[in-house]
Amino acid sequence: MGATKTEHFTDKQNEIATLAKALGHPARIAIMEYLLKVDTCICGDIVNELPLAQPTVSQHLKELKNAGLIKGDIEGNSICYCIDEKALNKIQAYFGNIKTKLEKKKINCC
Amino acid sequence: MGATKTEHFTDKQNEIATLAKALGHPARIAIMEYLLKVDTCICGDIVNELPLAQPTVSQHLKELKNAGLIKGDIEGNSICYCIDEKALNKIQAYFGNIKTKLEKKKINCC
DNA sequence: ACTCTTTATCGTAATATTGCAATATTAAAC
DNA sequence: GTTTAATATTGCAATATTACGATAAAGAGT
Repeated sequence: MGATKTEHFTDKQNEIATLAKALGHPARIAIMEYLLKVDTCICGDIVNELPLAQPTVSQHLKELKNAGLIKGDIEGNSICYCIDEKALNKIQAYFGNIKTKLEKKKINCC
Repeated sequence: MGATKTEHFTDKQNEIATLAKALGHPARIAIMEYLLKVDTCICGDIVNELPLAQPTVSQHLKELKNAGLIKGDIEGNSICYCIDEKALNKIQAYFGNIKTKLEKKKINCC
């Protein structure tokens, strides 16, 4: 026990959960926000932006990359990270859809 | 070590991360989708809808409730759960905002 | 080749999450 | 009051996450 039983859920449910999980840490939210803030994608100073040690930041970046939320291109001896719009569009569409569904059902018992 | 360093991040970042984390499990996504699917809030059969034991489902419900994503009203000897629109609006607004920001910056280096 | 800079990986300790059996709680139904 | 049904809590084992020091890898500049 202890491991998530992903096989019992639909692919879509697992996909959204994976994306949400990747964003379920303030450091990773901060990384996303920083990537959004800087105008160019030529980054390389994400480590200095966060109150965490370099290996920790590197690990968070890896997780965001694994979830498909960011892309990283090697640019000389540094790496150019930027947000992958596709993944963000998925999340946005998912919650947008939920919101409209919620608005349609006007039953408010609680 | 091992514990998340929430104190180093902004309240907003922690808030979004908490909501995302709560949704970062397929069972909890499935619960949200089920609550969305049923027309009335009078639930009480969430356990039967999921491929998990009753204590496990109860725990997931508790986490969703702690995050503010669902509300639970005692209704006789069963409990009436439903989605808390406020929390969902927060997430939706957050990702909606990110999406529009992404669309504005047309620089695509990766 | 050597050094510097940047990023990744390894190893490991602390903590958190996941899942469930057993048990407790609570309120309706009898 | 006893039983029944629904949900919560406790306790525990398995696994995952978080964080970082130490170290490795790889390109840039000298």
